[in-house]
Parts: sequence; C-alpha cells; structure tokens
Amino acid sequence: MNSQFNKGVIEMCVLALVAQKDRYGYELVETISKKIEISEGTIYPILRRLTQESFFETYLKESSEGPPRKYYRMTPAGKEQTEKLLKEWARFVSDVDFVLYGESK
Amino acid sequence: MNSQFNKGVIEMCVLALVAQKDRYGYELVETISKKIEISEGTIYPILRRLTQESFFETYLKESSEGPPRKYYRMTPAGKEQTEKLLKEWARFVSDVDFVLYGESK
DNA sequence: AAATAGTACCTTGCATTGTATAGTACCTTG
DNA sequence: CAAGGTACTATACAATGCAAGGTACTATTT
Repeated sequence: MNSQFNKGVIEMCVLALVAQKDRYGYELVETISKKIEISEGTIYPILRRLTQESFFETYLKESSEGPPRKYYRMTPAGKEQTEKLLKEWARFVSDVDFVLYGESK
Repeated sequence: MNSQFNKGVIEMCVLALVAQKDRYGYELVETISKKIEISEGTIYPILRRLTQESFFETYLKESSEGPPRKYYRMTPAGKEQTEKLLKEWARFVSDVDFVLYGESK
C-alpha cells in the first residue's frame, strides 16, 4: 500500500475522532487501524504536536485494563482546525479527481 | 492549503496523465497546477524517478515556442503501476471516509 | 539591439511526516 | 510468575514535496 497517501490524513483523522469525543492514544491507534495501517509510533507524536499547538488538552484517567490513559479533549481552536482540514480534504479529493478524469469530461 | 495531502498523489497524477498520452514536464506542471498547487521542482524529480523505474521512456521533440521538449511515453510496466495506484487511491479515499464518518453509520 | 517575459529543462538543500524499532510499565489470566 | 494485552514514550530513518536557484531558447516590447 502506498503509505505516502497517509501524509497529513492521519492527523486529520485524529482531529476528527477527538472532535467526536474525548479519546486516548491507544484507542485512536485501534480505531484508525481498522481501515488504515498505522502504528503507535505514528499517533503519539501527532498527539504531542497537536497538544503543543493548543488543539487538544489532556487529562489522565485510570483504567481497569492497564496503565492510566491520557485522554485528549478538543479545544475551540482544535474544532476550527478540524473543520478547516475536513473542508480542505473534500476539496482536495475532488481536485485530484478532476486532474485524473476531468480532462475528458 | 495542507500540502501534506499531496504526498504520493502528484506521482499518481503524473502517471495517469502520461497514460492518456505522451506528455512533457512543463505541460504536466501546467495541467496539474490548474487544480493542485505544485512547482517544477516537484515534477522533474518525479519524472526522473519514474523513468529510472522503467515506467516511462523519453524522447526529445523540437518546439517552436522555446527549447526542445522532453516527452514521456508510458511503458507497459507504467500502465500497470498506474492502475495499481488508481485502485489504491480509490480504496484509500473510501477508507478515510469510513474513519471520519463511518463510525456513526 | 537590449530587455523582458514566456517556455522548458534541471539540481540542491530543507522541512514535514510517517515508520521501524525499542523501551518502560501496568493489569489480567492461566 | 509468565504471557499477552493495554498504554505511553523516544530515537533514527526514509520518502516526498517545496523553495530557490540556475541554464537556455523564442518572441515581444522598448
């Protein structure tokens, strides 16, 4: 699989999923992995970066199934960023489609 | 614009456009730029790589509008690669869509 | 004739981002 | 107490696009 397609998209997925509800890292890996092959080494740096950029706030919560989980909660700035990226993605997909097939239409 | 989305996709666009008919570098920049912002520094290295990988063959042709153009013609291996990438892209877009919205459906 | 702009090609160094790999540590179950 | 699943972190590396610069030909403007 061309993993280059992943670039930027994983970050958008993380934002979109945290926008739905608070999430922790491992959960995000599991959720995204259902469809897109990724590893933990991909998600955690993204979470750190997005937190640094004030798109997320974090809090710890104990779990009965292992060590405490670090939950990520979206900030208003994160919400804005999410919407911006989702719009850009939709636009991008349609633009690519035009380049690929639009010429003959 | 999130240019990270571009990763891998530009190469696919180049392949798809050369699959339609022989193309030269500058033409590809112009064509793709209509929808996706790219520069020559992006295209020429891709053309060199794809030629090296035997997906393209090249020939020169004089032009009345400037220096000679280096045309790229697709090989059978290139055709295969193009189809492979187009399929992966379609699959990828649908997978991303699932991660973004599929959970609630 | 010189300057400018458009066409056309090429190369180098950088930034970004995902991957591989490894390590730490907690909890449950056999 | 060993194994496996849960959970977080860090480091080194690879791939790719971009910015910036360079060369050179043709046509148009000054």
